[in-house]
Amino acid sequence: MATIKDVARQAGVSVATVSRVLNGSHRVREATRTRVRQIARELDYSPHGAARSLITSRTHTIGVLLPDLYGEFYSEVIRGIDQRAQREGYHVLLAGERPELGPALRAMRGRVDGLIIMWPELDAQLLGGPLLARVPVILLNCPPTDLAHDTIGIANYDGAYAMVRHLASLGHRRIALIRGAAHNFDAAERLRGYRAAVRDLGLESDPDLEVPGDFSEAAGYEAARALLERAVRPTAVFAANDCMAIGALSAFRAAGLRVPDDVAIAGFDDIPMARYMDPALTSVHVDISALGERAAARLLEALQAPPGRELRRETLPTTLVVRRSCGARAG
Amino acid sequence: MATIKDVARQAGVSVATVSRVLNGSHRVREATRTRVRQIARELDYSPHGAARSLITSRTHTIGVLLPDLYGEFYSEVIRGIDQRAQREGYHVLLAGERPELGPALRAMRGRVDGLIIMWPELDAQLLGGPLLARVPVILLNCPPTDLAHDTIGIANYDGAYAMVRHLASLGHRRIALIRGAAHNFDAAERLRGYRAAVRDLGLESDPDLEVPGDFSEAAGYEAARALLERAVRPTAVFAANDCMAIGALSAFRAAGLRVPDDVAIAGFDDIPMARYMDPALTSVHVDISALGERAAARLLEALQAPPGRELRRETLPTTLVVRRSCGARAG
DNA sequence: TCGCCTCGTGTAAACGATTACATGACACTT
DNA sequence: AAGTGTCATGTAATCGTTTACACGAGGCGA
Repeated sequence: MATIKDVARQAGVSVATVSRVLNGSHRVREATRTRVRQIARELDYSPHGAARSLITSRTHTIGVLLPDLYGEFYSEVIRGIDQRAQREGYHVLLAGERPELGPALRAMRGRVDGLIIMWPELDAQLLGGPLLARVPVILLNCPPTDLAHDTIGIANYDGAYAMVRHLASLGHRRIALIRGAAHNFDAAERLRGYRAAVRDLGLESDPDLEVPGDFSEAAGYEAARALLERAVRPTAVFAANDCMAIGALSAFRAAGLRVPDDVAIAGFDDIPMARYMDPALTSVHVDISALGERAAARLLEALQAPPGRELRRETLPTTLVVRRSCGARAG
Repeated sequence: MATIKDVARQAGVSVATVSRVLNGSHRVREATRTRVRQIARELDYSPHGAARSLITSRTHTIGVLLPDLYGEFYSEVIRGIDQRAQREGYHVLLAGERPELGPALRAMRGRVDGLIIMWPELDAQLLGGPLLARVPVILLNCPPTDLAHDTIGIANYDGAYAMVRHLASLGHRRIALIRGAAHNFDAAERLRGYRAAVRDLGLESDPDLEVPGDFSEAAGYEAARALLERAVRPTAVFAANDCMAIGALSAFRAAGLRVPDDVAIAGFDDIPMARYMDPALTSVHVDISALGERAAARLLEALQAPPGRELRRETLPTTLVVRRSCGARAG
């Protein structure tokens, strides 16, 4: 592999000049410039990334830390991030499936200019230590609590509220919620939105209507079975994500109930699969790849900006997508 | 950020000793070792990746080049790769959505120890140049032609053959194929398998039964509409991937046909969505994340091994998954 | 003609690690 | 007591860049 020295030797100049030509950082005589460029091309020279980032302390890489890579949600986030990063000449270093945040962060040290972290089960103190890493960090879907980082999230509260209002508008008074994972921030917000809507609209409020879940299809199935055993069944079920809605749908169908005639179902996230379900699933649409794009954009911005920026919290809007599973005429 | 020098100074030893302690590369007195470890922990020291890889010329990173990051297929591949890479302490540098292979490869130079490339529309000559990069390369789903690289693919031919045989066993004689993208290797292989089965089983052979497609849902829809206009309609339609099968399904349903009663449908890939379709989609199952895992495993192996290894071609088996869309009793 | 500025280029010091080689202390053999 | 080997550690070169500083050449005003 050709190095800058090889180019310099061939071109009969010093390495400094080669560097200046290739970076355009300084005036160089036209003749020299073209000669260096020519040689560089001939030798198929490209600068050694590690050497460069050692001296400039810029890696041109952004790290992405996800709890998991399974499912359409994460893959869309990554797609959004990569798209934006590429446009600005940045690379994406990926870490998913890591059991712990600390080691994962440590491993990325010195390899990335900034981090996008999505760690839904986030304890604030987890970030205390790694904070020392002096790189900008963007938090995705994390509680905007005492943290000293920019955050981007989605309008969980609003989305859930809107969905409950929609179901209520269809005449439902007894609406169940299949909750998301226990310590998950998104789940908590969706729950909050559900409760607020139930209260504001004067719907039936009953602890029995809130059944636990963990965002998995199996949990949705179980939750639906639990609801079936209630003395008084809900007329509509709102699952905190689409996976659980799908699980619930299977359970209801297995029990001989018709959806939406006997029970209405709605989900959250509007994953691509939602519209292909039978019946097609009413859901709260989230533009997931936009989430990734925004995160990347903000991070890259932070990388340019002077270090002392003010904190920003951003929330991406959600939209209601009405399909057949909730029984509205529209779907 | 603490460097090795800081640790050395605090511990009252030379940087060499610190390095030796942290890498375990050499005997060090017990007392010194614990002291260094202690200081390193206190300072929250972690070695600078770029500096390290400059001298060792190992980045502990594998590059993944994909044509696209959209859809469940690619995300599963990545998941498989990352899973394996992580187990061996490697990172994954991602590049998708790149319009061209050359620049993408160039950008990764010196940043990765090896590459996993999936470039379905692969022209052999594209790899000619970048080959100069002296890193091991594993090709995913690429034609095993004159290339000087290891390849891993899936049993496209066998899978397609098996699917046609299955449809034939259900009594279908007139089976249409919605073809994959024009210059795609997988698509070509699936076509080959289809044709071979049609020939071997003495099914109706008609150029009109092979309609073009490009793996997109829209193409599936269009292809199905085209088939509907044929004088003699096929009784079964085999789409070269699930997306197109889904598109075809919509088209048939829109035309008032019942699936599988009026026409049977089958796909390829068995993406997660397939089982949730209505009717659930018969497909050829491919363990996609395993494909990624194998690729990573092979690459890591190659990184250890002496450079002069023999070439290996590997093909992952596929399995038939029978569901309702093809009308078999099983589903 | 002298001083000074500008321009193009070279020299060499970083960056933060690894590692071959050197060194000094000590123990053991003869 | 001299020679030899082992062990723990330090010294310094090295990886491939970037960049501050130095320097010589030429132009120009005084």
